[in-house]
Amino acid sequence: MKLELRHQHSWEVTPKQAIAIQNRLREFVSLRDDLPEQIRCVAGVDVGFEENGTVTRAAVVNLSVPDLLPIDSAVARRPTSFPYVPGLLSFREIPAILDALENLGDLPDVVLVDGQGYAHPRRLGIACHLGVLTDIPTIGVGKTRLLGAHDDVPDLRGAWVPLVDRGETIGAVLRTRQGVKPVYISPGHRISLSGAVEWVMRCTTRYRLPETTRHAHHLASG
DNA sequence: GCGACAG
DNA sequence: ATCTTGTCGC
Repeated sequence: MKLELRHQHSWEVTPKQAIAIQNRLREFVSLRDDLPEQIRCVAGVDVGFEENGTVTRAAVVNLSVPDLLPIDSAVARRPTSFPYVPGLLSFREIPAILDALENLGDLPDVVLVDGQGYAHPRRLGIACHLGVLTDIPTIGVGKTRLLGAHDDVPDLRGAWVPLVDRGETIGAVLRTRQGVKPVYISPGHRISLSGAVEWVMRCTTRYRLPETTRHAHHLASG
């Protein structure tokens, strides 16, 4: 299916140009809850690498709501064209993710992305970037921290503490299950922090990571 | 100048 | 991310 982008920019850029693009796109991020009336499916996206890292492989999986059963999926491969640079992850992974989204039957109502959203030096982590380009509501789900400070999280499913940077709350450190390391949640686009936390909990059943992420990771890794 | 640093 | 076996614990 054809995917219409709200914004267009080159992906063949230098790190300095990438930062300029992030500073331009950050103005379009919306942190207000603005999800569809009826939410039919939630998607998970993840990226893996093949051939010594020279090939990028992105996977998207649509899960039904609220039962979380996989109803559709797509995979896309393309040559890796940008190195891993902390803070510039989207320039390495989004091109392949957009390819995968185009191979999907129906676009998801909300997407959970591997990595940070608003919890980013310029407030435009990969989840925000993908959301602004596609205008689809997105949520950032990181396994580790990129930025910000936080207190200890109570060891209880659903407990969370704010992630703070320069005096601003940029995300939440959420315990999705008791006895596991917490995950780093932050709004991507068209959703609030509390809304993001609710959706991540809604998508997490028996493991540390959301079912969306787990299915996508499975497809992105082989 | 010295660390920190999503995937 | 990826390279990789065993091992500790519920």
